[in-house]
Amino acid sequence: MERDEQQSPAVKLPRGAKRRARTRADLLSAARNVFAARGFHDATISEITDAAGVGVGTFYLHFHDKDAIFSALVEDGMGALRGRILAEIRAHARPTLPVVLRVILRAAYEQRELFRVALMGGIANRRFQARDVLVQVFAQFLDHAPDLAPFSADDSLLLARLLAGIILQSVTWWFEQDEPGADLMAEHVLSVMQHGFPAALFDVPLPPSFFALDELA
Amino acid sequence: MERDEQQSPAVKLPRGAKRRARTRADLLSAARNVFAARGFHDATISEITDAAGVGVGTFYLHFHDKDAIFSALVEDGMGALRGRILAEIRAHARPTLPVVLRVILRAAYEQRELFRVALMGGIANRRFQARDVLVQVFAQFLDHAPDLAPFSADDSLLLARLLAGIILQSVTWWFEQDEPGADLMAEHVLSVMQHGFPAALFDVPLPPSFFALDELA
Amino acid sequence: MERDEQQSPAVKLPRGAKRRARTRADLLSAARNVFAARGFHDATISEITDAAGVGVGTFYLHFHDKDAIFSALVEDGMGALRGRILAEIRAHARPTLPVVLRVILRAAYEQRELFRVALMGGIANRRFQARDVLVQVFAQFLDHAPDLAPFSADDSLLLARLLAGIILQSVTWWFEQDEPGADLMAEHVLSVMQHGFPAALFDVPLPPSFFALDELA
Amino acid sequence: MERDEQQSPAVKLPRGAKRRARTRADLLSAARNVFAARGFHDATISEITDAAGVGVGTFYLHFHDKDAIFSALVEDGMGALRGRILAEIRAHARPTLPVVLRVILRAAYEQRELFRVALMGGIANRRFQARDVLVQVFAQFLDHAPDLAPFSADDSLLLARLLAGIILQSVTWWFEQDEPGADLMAEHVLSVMQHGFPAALFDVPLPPSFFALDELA
DNA sequence: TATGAATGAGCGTTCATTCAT
DNA sequence: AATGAATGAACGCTCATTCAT
Repeated sequence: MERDEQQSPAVKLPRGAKRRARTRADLLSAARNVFAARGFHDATISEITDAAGVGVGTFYLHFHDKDAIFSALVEDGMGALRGRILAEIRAHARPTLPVVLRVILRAAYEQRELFRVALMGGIANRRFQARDVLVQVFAQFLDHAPDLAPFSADDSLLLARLLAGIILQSVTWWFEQDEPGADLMAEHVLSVMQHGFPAALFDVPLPPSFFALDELA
Repeated sequence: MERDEQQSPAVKLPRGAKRRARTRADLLSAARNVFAARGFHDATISEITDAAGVGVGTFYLHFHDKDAIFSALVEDGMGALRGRILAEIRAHARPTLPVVLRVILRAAYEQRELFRVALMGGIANRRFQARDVLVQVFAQFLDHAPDLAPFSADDSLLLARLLAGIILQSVTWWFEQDEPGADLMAEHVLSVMQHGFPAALFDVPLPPSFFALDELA
Repeated sequence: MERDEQQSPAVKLPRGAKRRARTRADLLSAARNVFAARGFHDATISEITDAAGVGVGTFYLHFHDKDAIFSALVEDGMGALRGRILAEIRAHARPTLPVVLRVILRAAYEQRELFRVALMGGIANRRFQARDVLVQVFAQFLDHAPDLAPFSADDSLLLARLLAGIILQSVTWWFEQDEPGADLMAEHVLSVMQHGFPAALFDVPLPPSFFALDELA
Repeated sequence: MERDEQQSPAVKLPRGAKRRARTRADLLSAARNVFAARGFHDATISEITDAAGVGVGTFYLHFHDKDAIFSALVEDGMGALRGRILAEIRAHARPTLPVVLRVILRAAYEQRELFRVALMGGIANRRFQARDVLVQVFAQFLDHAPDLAPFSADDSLLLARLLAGIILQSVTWWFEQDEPGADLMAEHVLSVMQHGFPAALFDVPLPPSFFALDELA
């Protein structure tokens, strides 16, 4: 993209490549909407091509199959997000977990549609991709922390998963609601991550009404 | 549907009723295995009936459609689990969150296969059922806590979701590993819920090596 | 212990097996017509199922794919033919080549439609099946002949192919014409096989008119 | 624009005509390889254009459709072969059947790839083109033979087919093996055409082992 | 009640053909 | 003339569901 643009105004090899790229982008965009709305399995190729305003056959000119566009969508999208996140993190002198978390949540908030696709996605394994990216980030912090007390180093992967579980709920929360936004959410999340949930929570007993309620159902 | 006609103390349902119940149970059991192994969408009715040792047509004598057996599976399973959990909770004089959590995790550990089905299940919405049960329990505690500081009462649903996120990760952790078991897991979970994650985590900066690594990929 | 065939006139396990067998036969019969008329590649499954008066899905209950029904058709058909031929040959005290040839040609004449399917069939390799059966029969005779002069034993496979070539033309001849029938055809074929083609054929020069004709075209 | 510049005596076709002819030749050559390797139906236009190193659209500048290039291939190829054969025949003072056969087999041996295409070709009818050319040649000889004893003139077309059947097997033999070459093959073929197959063949009975073998299968 | 053969709408996918550049 | 992105009809095939037995 940033390589030699010839002096001549004509660009490099737009032999129809521009059209092709445009169609591919249309397909990806259409696929994002369709996958988000209907999930991987219930989405059909022709829903996607209809939404993109192209013929069915065109789909296969750009993607090998349904799996491929899903992967491209998630991978491209997550790749871009990752790039953006890394760039922002690099801007900080000391990128601590709170900083990183704020950046991640801001990015995730803006791309909640992408996360919806990734997390509702079809094949089970793929659904864990988003989680695993988070896990890797947390693992970095855990591995470099001088002391994990009261946990041992062996617990770091599990801790990373629990941390990811909190973020994942923040993101899925945004599937239904826009509030609180990224920054307030980050504050909440950081609060519980650092100090735990309100202490009162652990003292009150479950009210007998809970059982009463249940009896009815 | 299964109303008790308790004329006679023990069994009273004559004819093929016992046989019918047996077939239904076979189908549910077969469905659990098949759904766990292949997911909702990729599972076929005949896989289930084959595994159950009955004819395809028999399936429709017991369940209206594929969705119905999935729901029945999750609902029956979760219902039974819920019953067991409630019973255990009731045995406690003061069922506080730590107590409840231990009970829940113990039950979930034993029924991890059921959770796998519920959480990997096909139709997106259904995947949240398991989450929502947890959310409801946490909401109970949150609603009865005298003070949520530093959060407000308005945050209680969000907090419930974040708590559920942690539990959900414990359960999915067990999809791949059996260790730590339910009790140790409960201790870990309670620790982070009450006191937060290790403080050191929030001070260390992300090492530059993180970016270096990324550049390669 | 052999399964008990009840005294009762009812046959073994006609649980719907009769219906099934009937449908399969219908499909095979329909496929024979369709393949004969349109060739393997141009035949479609729904042409076959329409002709058989069943639904498309039914096809796949009986055959794994298009290849499978073609093979079944040719193999079943050829197998039956082979059985019939062997039975007839066995009836002879001394089944010499002339005898065998007559039997083969009679069978082929009656089943010319089957040969049309086999020989026009789609995948190239399969087209040679019919030829190879003939080759094997001829190879038997060649291998047991005391003397192949003026040929050597090494030539026996080639000779078998040349013999088969003659038979194959007899059979394809019948794709367009019914005359001469099997017996007269056998006489002709045996005549050229035993004594060669009319001697005069090898003396006359090609008339100049041949070239003249060609110039026009 | 400089039209017909016939400076050089040979070339007369100006502008892109040479280029055009070259592209057409490339397509034909590519098509021969592709058709030979994959058969008519399984060959795709883009395989051909890829192999020819031109764009798909270019194909339709030169041939009306897939059938057209197949026909052109077989017709051009066979036409060229025919020309070569005729030229060689004309060189003989008395081109008798043995002479003609040798010429034909030599040509066929060299062009076995073309025959593979023609004989494995897609649409059934076209597969008989090669055969029919042979039949026409033999018909010439048969029509000019003074005496067809023990056959009648009415049998001449059938005899031509039987003769063609032998040649066809020689050619298909070469699809798998290169030996014997054209000249030795011609000798063998002429031997059986003139004198028939080894006499011993018609006396030996089919050995009982033949049946035994069959029983196993 | 249980069966499993039959169904057919609907899917993913291919590829000969067109046409704007 | 040459290109190759785009097209869409048509195919093979699957599988949830029905129904005669």
